[in-house]
Amino acid sequence: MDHLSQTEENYLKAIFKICEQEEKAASTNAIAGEINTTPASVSDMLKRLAGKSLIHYEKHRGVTLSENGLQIATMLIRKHRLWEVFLVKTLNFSWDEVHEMAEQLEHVQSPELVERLDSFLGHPRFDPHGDPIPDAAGNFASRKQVQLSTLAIGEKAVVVGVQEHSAVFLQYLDKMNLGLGASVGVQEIFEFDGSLKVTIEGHQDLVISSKVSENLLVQKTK
Amino acid sequence: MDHLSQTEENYLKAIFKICEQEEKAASTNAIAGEINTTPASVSDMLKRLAGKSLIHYEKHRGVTLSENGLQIATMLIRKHRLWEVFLVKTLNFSWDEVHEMAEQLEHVQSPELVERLDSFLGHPRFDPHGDPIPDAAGNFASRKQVQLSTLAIGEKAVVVGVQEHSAVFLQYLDKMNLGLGASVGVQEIFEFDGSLKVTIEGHQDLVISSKVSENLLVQKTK
DNA sequence: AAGTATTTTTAGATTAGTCTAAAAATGAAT
DNA sequence: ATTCATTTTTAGACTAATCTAAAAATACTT
Repeated sequence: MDHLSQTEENYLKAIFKICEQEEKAASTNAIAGEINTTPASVSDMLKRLAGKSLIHYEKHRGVTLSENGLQIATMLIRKHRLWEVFLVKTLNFSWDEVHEMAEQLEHVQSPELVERLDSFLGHPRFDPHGDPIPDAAGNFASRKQVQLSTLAIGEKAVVVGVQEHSAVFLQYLDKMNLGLGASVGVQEIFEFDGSLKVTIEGHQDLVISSKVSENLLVQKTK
Repeated sequence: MDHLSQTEENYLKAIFKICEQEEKAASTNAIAGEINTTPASVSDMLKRLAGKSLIHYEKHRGVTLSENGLQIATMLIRKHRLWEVFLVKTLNFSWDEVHEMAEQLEHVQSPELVERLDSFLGHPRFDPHGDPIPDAAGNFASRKQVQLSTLAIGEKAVVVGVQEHSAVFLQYLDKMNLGLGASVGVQEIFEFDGSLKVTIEGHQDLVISSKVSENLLVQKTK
């Protein structure tokens, strides 16, 4: 088995992402949406990937990754997230600039390169967005994190991740001092629209929309 | 003009390399040899590249890079060589291991990434094989270097580059203490086969074949 | 200058990946 | 269970890049 094309790799990543979020088989439509292509193209590709035993595929039933496919997808995520750490920590990019570059770097084929990079970076366990970096064996670190929106009044927590990765959202968080590591407390919840008034350690209190609080992942403190 | 495919980029690099070596237009055959494809495929591609004004092409006449094509090829070389420095200096690979990886990394599209990498590395002017790294404007540093084989008996010099980049050659040089920076002196020249007896500062004297001395670039000292 | 050898180009096919439009399968709703 | 809407698959066509084999152009040799 020689190595996959970038296109094939992107399909595996998309399938991984969908299965992870939805906790079930990925539909043709969902994959098309994720990859920005047509369902017809996806159907075609699914046949090819099934032919290489990278996915489990029965017509009209959606697909899941095979053990092999899962392994490859996991390594792509490992590479992507390690490169993101490199770009932010070593080259001083900000967290909202690195996605596109990592998207390309993740396709560089060299297992040795990944391991050297990992060790140069000090074996980081989370990327600049707080997403866990699978280790060389493919294991993801896990954390007891929840959406900020699930906290009750008076609870305190530390921002450890985001669910939405768009540059605009990340820039908004920077501006509001809500980046990774920010210590926040819920002061008030407005029933009307689900917005929250939060305290931010070292900064001014702030009202954030439910859309923001649902996309912020935190770890409760105390 | 959106950006080029990796294939197109590889053709531009090949044409650059041939024109540089031969000092004239690159022939279809030479390009096919460099890229490991058939002359027919090259002919096809030349039409496409000419269509994008990346090369000057008249049938049966060979090709040269247009200003545009030259700019792109130069930036590819810049990226390739910077990544090689990164791999050797930062990730501690040896000079015979980095070519393949750099070959992939050079296709990552992000001008900002190149500049950040360059500055992280301290604006190196030569790569791990002694090849000059073009600056952001595309200018190559130049040096008065000659093949070791051109020295007369008694002359001394420092190894600054190689003309052959194969892993076996580079490993041979490592083993013989003839890596970049080695101080050598020509002690004896054997007419019979053109081999040389050289002194190497800090190491034992050594006889090297003409093939080796022709592929070693040195800068005369004193 | 003619004829042979070499190089280059064309012609025609192939593969990966994509698309649109149409057909088939599935799911939902009465 | 039949209809309607949605999802998925097929059919057929297109582009980029490649190949082999044949044709055309150039270069070499005497």
